[in-house]
Amino acid sequence: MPYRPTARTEARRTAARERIVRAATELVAHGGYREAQVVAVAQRAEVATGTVYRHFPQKDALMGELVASKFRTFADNAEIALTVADPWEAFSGLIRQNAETCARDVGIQQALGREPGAWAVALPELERLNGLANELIARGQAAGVLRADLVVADIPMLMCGLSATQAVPDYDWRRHLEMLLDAMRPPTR
Amino acid sequence: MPYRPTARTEARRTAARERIVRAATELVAHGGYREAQVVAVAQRAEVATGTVYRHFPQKDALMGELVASKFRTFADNAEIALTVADPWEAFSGLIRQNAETCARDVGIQQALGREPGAWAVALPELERLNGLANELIARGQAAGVLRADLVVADIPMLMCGLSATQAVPDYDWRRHLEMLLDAMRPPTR
Amino acid sequence: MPYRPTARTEARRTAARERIVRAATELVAHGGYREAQVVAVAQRAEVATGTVYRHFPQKDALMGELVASKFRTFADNAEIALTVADPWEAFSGLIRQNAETCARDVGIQQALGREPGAWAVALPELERLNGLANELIARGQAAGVLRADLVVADIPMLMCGLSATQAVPDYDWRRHLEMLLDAMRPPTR
Amino acid sequence: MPYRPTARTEARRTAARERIVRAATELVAHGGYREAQVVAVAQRAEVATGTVYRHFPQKDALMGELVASKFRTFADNAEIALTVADPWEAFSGLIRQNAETCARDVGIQQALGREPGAWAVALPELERLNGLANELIARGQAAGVLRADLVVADIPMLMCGLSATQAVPDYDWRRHLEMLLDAMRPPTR
DNA sequence: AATGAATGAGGTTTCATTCAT
DNA sequence: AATGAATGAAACCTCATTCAT
Repeated sequence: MPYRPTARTEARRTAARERIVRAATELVAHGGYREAQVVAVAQRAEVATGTVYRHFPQKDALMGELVASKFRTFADNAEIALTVADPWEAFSGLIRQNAETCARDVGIQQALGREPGAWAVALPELERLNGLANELIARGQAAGVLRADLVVADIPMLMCGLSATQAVPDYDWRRHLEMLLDAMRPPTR
Repeated sequence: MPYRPTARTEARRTAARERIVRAATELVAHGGYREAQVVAVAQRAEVATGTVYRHFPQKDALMGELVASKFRTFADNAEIALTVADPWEAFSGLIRQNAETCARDVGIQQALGREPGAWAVALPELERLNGLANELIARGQAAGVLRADLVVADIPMLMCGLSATQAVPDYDWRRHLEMLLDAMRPPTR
Repeated sequence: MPYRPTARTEARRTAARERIVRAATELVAHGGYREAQVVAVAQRAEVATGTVYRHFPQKDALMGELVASKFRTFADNAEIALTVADPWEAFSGLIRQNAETCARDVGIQQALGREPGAWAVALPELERLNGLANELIARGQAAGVLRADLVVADIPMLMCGLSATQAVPDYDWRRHLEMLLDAMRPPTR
Repeated sequence: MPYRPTARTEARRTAARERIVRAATELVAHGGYREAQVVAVAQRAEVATGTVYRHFPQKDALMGELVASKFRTFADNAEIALTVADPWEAFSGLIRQNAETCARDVGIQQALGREPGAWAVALPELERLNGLANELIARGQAAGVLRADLVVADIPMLMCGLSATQAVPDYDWRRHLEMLLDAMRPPTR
């Protein structure tokens, strides 16, 4: 008899996918790429390994999804930021918001830097994010609150240190963030 | 008659060790921790795997040596920087010098972030480096050319983006570096 | 619809495990610990190495299982022996029965003597066996057919020679066994 | 110029050989075949690995020498025992004397059971020992103090348990030895 | 002859991926 | 579709043996 996906079946499938992504996120955040073995992800998500592979054809696709999902969040935040009138408030508010995420997640950086596949998967999300960020940067530069030579690629590179933050005890990443924001303002000398 | 290792024998052993470290450095710089498999390192160094293990009891010890060696170079540069009279020139000159190294080496960051063993091996070198950097920072702060709240731990976190630089084509890391230096100056607003 | 392992699936898994244990037993019996390399065991069991590790997390766990399984057989025999009315028949019958196993198996002794891990895994089985053997010994001593100073630890030490038996051609291990039984009787001089 | 071994050179060579054998004996006694790696033996003997190989072409030859040396000691003891008038005193005295050695040496048994090469090397010594032991057995049987069916091969098999003795804490190997001696006397039932 | 660094085959173990059920 | 045991390539590491000095 032909297979007919019911609404209930579909819902379960979606839920499984979400559990898998959440499990992978948590494992990567805790122990990096190493700890996020497919079997470990499956166990934490309470599905079988085969099910992970049904949703993501290779491990890289899953890691890419992690990155993509982060990019999606950042982009969603960026869209909200674009509704803020003050250009500096809009830009710096977004950075502050996203910094919190970075500071909590040791591993995403690794996952990114590691598997070239991850970037490929997340490319569309990255482009959307970059488009929105460019818009915010342009506004800030027009208002004279951002360096004229700031480009969108600078942002991940500046913020990449925040991810390493957890390893250093008693390190105040909020102070570090203020330094980063200062770096993005127009230089005064 | 007892055997005495000749100068030449010693030299050969040292050469082997250096070839191993160089091979590992190159592989890590190119493809990160992943690509630096012990067999690959051995092949590139033109030694047998056993020889790698004779010089470094575990892979982590080799990775640690890579980090340590980088720290040593940084610290040596710092010592020279301490002889420069102008505090800002001394500090920024050192950062510029070391930035070059970081921009060329994708993998060292990874090796650092990855295996806890690597840090342990490189601890003495790190402490020496931190001591010297603290000295330079203190001078800069006394002269009012560095932020009062700058701490030594900020530096690797700021510079960590430079290592990711190679992945983005046409990215001008020297411009990025100037931003970083601006971030370390006293804020004017 | 949730997956339920069928009886057949389970049976296959059990069969794999049993083939692995059998293969290991045969290899150890033939050539000792040395010959029982994980790859060799896997090949003889017609499974992949990974399957061996799925059932036994380390090689020692497999070796431990071999020992445990032998202890289990001995203990099962001991339980039957406890139903025999005559104390000497009960005790000596058990010894004779187990001697046969020892005489055929060169390697188990080695596996035992070698890796401390093996003992640890087999401890519960050993304790059960010792308990039953103590009971048989107590009965025999009460009936005056066993030495008053015989302890359970004497038995493996006496029988350990039986395992070496195969190496000597034309050696009659059954005669040797009779000597051992004589050693356990009360001395008459 | 042709090489001329001086008396002094010869003496040093002999001393080195003895140190190697002693080192190997100690290591095997402590941790079995596993612990007696060639490098470890060399270190303990304070010679280079190459020197070990100059005296013993393969590791097996060294292990064989260990066994041979033990056999030599046993045979020397046997020769003295042959001068004792009372057949039982002669025989049992020898066994008691050699038991002490076995009880102290966990590993020699292993070395024997393990590498077939070891037996080959020690064969001449074994034959001498067996010849002497046969003589003692024959006397004992003639005097009626030893089982008529006792053969020389029984002895190592009976005594093999003594070597395992150290592993069991609080085990009284001297009591165990008395059991063994009882096993060799003529049975009374 | 002695030295000990170098060799490399071979062992154990891991983990992404497949596939029968 | 979901399950999870099975797969096997590939990683790390060990250690008997060789050989230039």
